[in-house]
Amino acid sequence: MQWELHPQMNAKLYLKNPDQTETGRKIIGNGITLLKNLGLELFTFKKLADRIGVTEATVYRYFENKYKLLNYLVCWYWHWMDYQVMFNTKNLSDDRRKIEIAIEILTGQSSRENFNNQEINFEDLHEITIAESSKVYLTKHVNEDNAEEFFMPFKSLCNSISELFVAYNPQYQYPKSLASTLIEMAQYQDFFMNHLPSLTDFGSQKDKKSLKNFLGHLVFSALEK
Amino acid sequence: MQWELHPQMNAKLYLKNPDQTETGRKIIGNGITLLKNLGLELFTFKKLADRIGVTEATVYRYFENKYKLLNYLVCWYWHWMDYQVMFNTKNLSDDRRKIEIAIEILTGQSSRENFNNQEINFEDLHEITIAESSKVYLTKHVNEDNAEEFFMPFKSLCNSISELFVAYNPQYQYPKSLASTLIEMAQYQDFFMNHLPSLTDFGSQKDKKSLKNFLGHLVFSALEK
DNA sequence: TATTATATAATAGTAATACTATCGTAATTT
DNA sequence: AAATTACGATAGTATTACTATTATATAATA
Repeated sequence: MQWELHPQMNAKLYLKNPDQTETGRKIIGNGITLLKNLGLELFTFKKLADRIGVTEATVYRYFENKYKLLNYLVCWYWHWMDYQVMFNTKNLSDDRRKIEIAIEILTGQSSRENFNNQEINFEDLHEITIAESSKVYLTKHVNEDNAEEFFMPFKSLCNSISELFVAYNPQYQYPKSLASTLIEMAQYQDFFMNHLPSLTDFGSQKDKKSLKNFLGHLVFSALEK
Repeated sequence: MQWELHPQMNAKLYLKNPDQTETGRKIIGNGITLLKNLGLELFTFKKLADRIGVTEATVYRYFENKYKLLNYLVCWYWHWMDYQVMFNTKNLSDDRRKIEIAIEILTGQSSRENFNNQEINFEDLHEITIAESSKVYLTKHVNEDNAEEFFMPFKSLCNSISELFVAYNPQYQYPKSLASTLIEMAQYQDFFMNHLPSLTDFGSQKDKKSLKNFLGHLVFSALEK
């Protein structure tokens, strides 16, 4: 059985729902490919429009600017991650195992077969999130964007994970900071491993398992102290 | 006794050494103020040039583009941090205390009186680094920039800190990853605390001491396990 | 069926951004 | 004194990031 899961996206992220037209879905699908290949700085609506055979103005009907499009995609990703963590830890009794599963999901080692979507390539979306996601909040308008609830999916994931920490050790003082640290480091250490390996201890093998082990050690030693 | 410390900057970061002319020093000093106030996205060489009363082309004589200028400033910051850690931990016998001092420096709680410079405002530079520094490596040209050694000061600091970890516990497996985690989290948790407080456990007080305590707990529990 | 409304995208712009090439002047070297 | 170099100003261009208006296709209503 294959489900098409569509997260309920914050309507303020777009001008016109890209889910509901062919052009909109092309913007999402090709936007992911292009963003992954060019990076946010070189990515433009002109290039995207040319690629899908419409004019720039058409893309602007869907999204205010490329930052909003990126934010839309990043929200999709965090929604998906949150869902994955929830789904894969449900009905488990072992609190330690739940955290291990969350770490596997965050480092991109869990299966993704039960989740599929026409236009969204998850591998590419994962790469985009690693390299670009922090740019959605490292801005001068972070407070306004936060008021619009653009960071809800990220916060929600952070909260889900912090709840796993609290279940494992209710005495631990910093569950939220540890959760945001874990999420960010799953991304950054992956980036460092691949591009600035001397900032890590697993740059030579470029092995996601070492990354998982580092994060596991970090989290459990903090929780168990 | 007041020293004017000038780090040896990577000459490939600039076209013309801004240290050696009045205009160059104005570019650095006013660049810091403007970058802090506008953020990288809204910051332009035109605005900077207008502010210091020269033309855009003059600014372009010193730096290829605004990313190189940002990189120059960020390198300055990491150089300074590295120096601070080295200076303040020298000749101490207590390995634990050394790490605590490094954490205080990274979270911006150490005194800065012994280090002064005409055009460089360290408070502003600290803020710029928190909000903008990751943008210098989260690009498509990270590998080329790395080959030019643009990230040397950051790597050097990371290495200095990892050596403190190794001295404290030679058995610990991930000293470099723990060091890069500590450096990044000193920045990110500070940003979260101030702008997305629900991602942390010290958003309500906005207290740097809680941040220091969280990082201390994280680091020592990892090292002591 | 004809008319009206609505949705959609194309055309054709503009202002700002990110540069570059060339020129003139002042200082320095030969 | 002549030549070289350094420096910044002038005046551009291509691209980016949009916006206003117009045209067309589809759907709803009379």
